[in-house]
Amino acid sequence: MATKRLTQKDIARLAGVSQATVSLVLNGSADDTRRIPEQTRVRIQDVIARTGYVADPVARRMVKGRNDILGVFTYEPAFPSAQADFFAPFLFGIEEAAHQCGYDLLLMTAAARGTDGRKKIFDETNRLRLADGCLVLGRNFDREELAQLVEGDFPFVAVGRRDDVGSPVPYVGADYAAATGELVAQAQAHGHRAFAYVGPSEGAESTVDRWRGFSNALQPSALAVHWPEVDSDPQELLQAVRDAGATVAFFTELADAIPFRRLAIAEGLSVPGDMSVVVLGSHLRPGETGTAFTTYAIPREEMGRRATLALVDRLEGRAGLEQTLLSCERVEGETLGPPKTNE
Amino acid sequence: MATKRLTQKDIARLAGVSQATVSLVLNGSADDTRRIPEQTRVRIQDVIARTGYVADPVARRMVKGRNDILGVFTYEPAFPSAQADFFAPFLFGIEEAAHQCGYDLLLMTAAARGTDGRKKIFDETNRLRLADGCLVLGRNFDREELAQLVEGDFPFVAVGRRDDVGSPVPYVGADYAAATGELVAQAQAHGHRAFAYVGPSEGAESTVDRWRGFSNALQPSALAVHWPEVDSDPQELLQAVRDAGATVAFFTELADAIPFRRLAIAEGLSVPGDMSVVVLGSHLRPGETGTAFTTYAIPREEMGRRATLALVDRLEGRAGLEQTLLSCERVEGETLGPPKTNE
DNA sequence: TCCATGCGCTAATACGTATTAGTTATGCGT
DNA sequence: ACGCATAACTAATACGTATTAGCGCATGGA
Repeated sequence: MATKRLTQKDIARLAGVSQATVSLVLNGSADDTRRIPEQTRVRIQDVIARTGYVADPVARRMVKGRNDILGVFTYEPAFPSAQADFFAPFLFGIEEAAHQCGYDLLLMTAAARGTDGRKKIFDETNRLRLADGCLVLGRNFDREELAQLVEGDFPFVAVGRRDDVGSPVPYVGADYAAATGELVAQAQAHGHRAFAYVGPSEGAESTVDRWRGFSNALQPSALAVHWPEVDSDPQELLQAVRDAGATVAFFTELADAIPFRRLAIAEGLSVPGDMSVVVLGSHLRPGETGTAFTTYAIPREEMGRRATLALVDRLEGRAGLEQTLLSCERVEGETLGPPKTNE
Repeated sequence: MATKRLTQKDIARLAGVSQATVSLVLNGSADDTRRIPEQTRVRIQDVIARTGYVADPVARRMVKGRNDILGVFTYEPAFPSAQADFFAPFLFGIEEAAHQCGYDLLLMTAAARGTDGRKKIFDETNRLRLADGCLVLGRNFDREELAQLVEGDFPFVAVGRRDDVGSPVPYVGADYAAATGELVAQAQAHGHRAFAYVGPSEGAESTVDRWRGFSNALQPSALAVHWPEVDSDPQELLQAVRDAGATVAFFTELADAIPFRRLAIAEGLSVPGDMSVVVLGSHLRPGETGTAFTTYAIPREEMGRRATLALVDRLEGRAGLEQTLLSCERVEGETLGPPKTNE
């Protein structure tokens, strides 16, 4: 029977006590509880068991100010299949850690969009504060919103490095710069002297970090060509790279590397002999592309896990603002090797 | 500066009005709002904008009784990688539909465990009612808990068919029985006359449905062997199937079919010539196993999507209890064919 | 006999918002 | 000058729980 929802008042009436007593039986301190005689306690527990009453978590949260829920905020919808391979690993890690710590997850991917069409955290329908704290996820996090978040009293941790916005932003990220630098060093060790970089050098932090790692590891003269556009015509791109005399191409996007390699081979080049291809962090499952690209693995699950733990530490007063970079494991692959010497 | 959280009272004080007025400006009906002069409204809006105030969703929910959040309850943790391929598609569908309808998702996989070690919905830390309604997910849903849920006034929809528990359970499931029946028919059309069934016939609804579809489509005499154990020794299993003279084996678990086929081939049998193998619904990505098994695809995303829409319909008073079975698309594969005639 | 003590409970309040039923001031008509 | 309508608000309350202060009663000691 879909009757009205039970409240403590109902339980109290049925047990012949006051609402306060019911509440005390449910969550009084040891002191309080001991002051309620066995008999009364049992009577109340009986009614509760019989009726299947459970306390309303909303009311509870109003009073206690917390409810063991972690919000997960993303700009881009996290799940739609196109994004799934990218986001899912973060969520796996987050869920695992949250579960471990006894928290539930509130997924907020549906916030309203502002007049500029961007999703906003601080809008009137914001449900963020239902949670005790939140994790923020997504590549293109709005700077202003982030600043507002930092400014406010709402605890959060970003998954992925974020630049300071006035104050430092707590995060657990991946060390793209170091990982990229290592790949550059490896290519240099193989004897490469002319590099191509395909992908932007500005924008999101992750983009900047890759570029920084790349250019810091390289003597400037070794950069044969920087092709900032993404998803451009492979033909045109390959032409430019060959014209520049580059023997290795670094890609920020796997989606660009795949047709590039295919076309190179179609044009009679050997990979990696004539043209090495390096991808800067992939999110496709190995084997799914048919090619084992040389790259590094972004520890997405671990990032999620660690960010969650950092947030919980903050919530439970065990730690302050944390900024951590996890290292990326190199994936050897088969697309980076010594250049053929045609001299 | 982590100051105290702003409330409407603060805004009211700053704007020189009462809390009620602030609330009216924020969400008064058109009537109410028109009665507040432009000047006052602007003054209040200014303060709100300046301070970045947002209403506390918890308090809001207390009053309004809803907050556009859908709970997703699973017994098994949904994300840990082992389960990921199974659960993720449901969540993709759910998230997509929820997003579309303007709902956020509360993932509850962390509920406490009862004394029997099982997770419970109705325990004292239950956060279910934070949401407006919920979706329940998972193979081994506790009958008693489900009954309690049906009995209560909390709206929910199950993903996957559920038996009645006193009253009917609203669900959106997949029609395993029909899909299984079709595969049996196809095998029969190929000329198979002796069938093996590897997997249980009792337990969760999905298990029962498969078995029902199987045995309904088959004349009883054609069942050469029913091997109810899962994950048993392939050697022993293959022996039993061959001894029984079966020419086709139906598996409820892909994990059983893989070593079975491998062993059969190792022993010189051709698949499907000497031994056909059919899998009853798979959750691995095609190609990942290296073999294209004949099976059917469980429309997991669609199930999630439809269940979510059904729940939202219920919440918004557009529909009542719904019980829907979606059909599963056949995956031809290469492991079912006509048996070699050795006569 | 009277006060102190402890027991077993309850009244009252806070949490932050939405909403309804007013209340005060102002203008208008007569 | 008086009532009456209307504009522009506000006071009060409800939502369901946790928590604190405290009340009435019985008992014990002086």
